[in-house]
Amino acid sequence: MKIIKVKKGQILQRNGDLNSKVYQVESGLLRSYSIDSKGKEHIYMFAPEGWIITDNVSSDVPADLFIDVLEDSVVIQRDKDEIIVTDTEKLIKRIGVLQKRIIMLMSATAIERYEHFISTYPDIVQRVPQKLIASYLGITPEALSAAKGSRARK
Amino acid sequence: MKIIKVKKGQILQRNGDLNSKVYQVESGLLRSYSIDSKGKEHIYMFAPEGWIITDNVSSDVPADLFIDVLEDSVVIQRDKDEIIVTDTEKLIKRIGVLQKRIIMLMSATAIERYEHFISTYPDIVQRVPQKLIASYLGITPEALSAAKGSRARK
DNA sequence: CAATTACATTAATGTACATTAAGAATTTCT
DNA sequence: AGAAATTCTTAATGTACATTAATGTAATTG
Repeated sequence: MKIIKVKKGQILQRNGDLNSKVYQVESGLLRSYSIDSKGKEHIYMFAPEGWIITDNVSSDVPADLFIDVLEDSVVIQRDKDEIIVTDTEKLIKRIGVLQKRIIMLMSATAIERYEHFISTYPDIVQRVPQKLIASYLGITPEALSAAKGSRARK
Repeated sequence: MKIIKVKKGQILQRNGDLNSKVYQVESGLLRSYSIDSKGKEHIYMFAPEGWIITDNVSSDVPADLFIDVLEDSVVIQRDKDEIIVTDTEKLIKRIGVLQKRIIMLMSATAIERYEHFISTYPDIVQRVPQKLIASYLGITPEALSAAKGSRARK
């Protein structure tokens, strides 16, 4: 267990690393994302204060995700094996969030995804550039800009 | 706790129901799915023997998902509150699976998703019609048929 | 086992979003 | 504050997949 201060832009974990760490955000903002075969980034999650972020593949397998720092942050870094999860309640909640996200990705349009996002994470919207939100929603920044435009126009 | 025999086509849970149940599949095959605003089905998961299937929204909220029966099955039905999850390991694994699925939905083409599916769930492919696999992958049956065609042709 | 119903394939047309590119606005840095 | 870099917007063009529809094939059921 180690408390570390990290700076915006710093990369805590790279795709392919042995991923043995779990990060608990005390203050600031982290994100995890993947990079696909065409070099495009896809944000998997944002982690503001109070959140836990890690790569949920088993710890003996190379990481799928990158984890980096969006705002100067203080995080508690722990080894996966030194963690005993007591709060299964929280895990089940997270599964619920992922379930919603999957349904969303399969059925919702660009605008619908955006509206759902701002109502679910209003604070994040203020804190990160729009193109990162687009990346989380699974659309391009241009498409998001256009969607917002057509929404305002009515 | 109740052991029940269910027949193909039977619906165990509907969208909007108070969803207080968890189903453990002893034999057979269940699935969960949502229906979007345009009436389209989107399969969230398949649950063959040994799997647990439920709607992961909190039990005091109406269900997002339908759960129904794809093959005559024997399932153990439990109330959510009578369950104490001991195997957090399993929950974390499931989060890992959902993570992969989300990345997949955001970055992979129709064929890539299909290939990933058949290598991950080779048995399911044999047991359900292709249109259900398409629904799980987030594409139409027509698109899947076309993707398979162009793949074979090289 | 004939009749019905469900499923798969193919092809034509449509559409939401991607891509590319360029200029405007905002933020960051020295 | 001013320069540089990043981000946002707009518009033209492209593309993967959706939709619709028709035909063929396999699976169910009476």
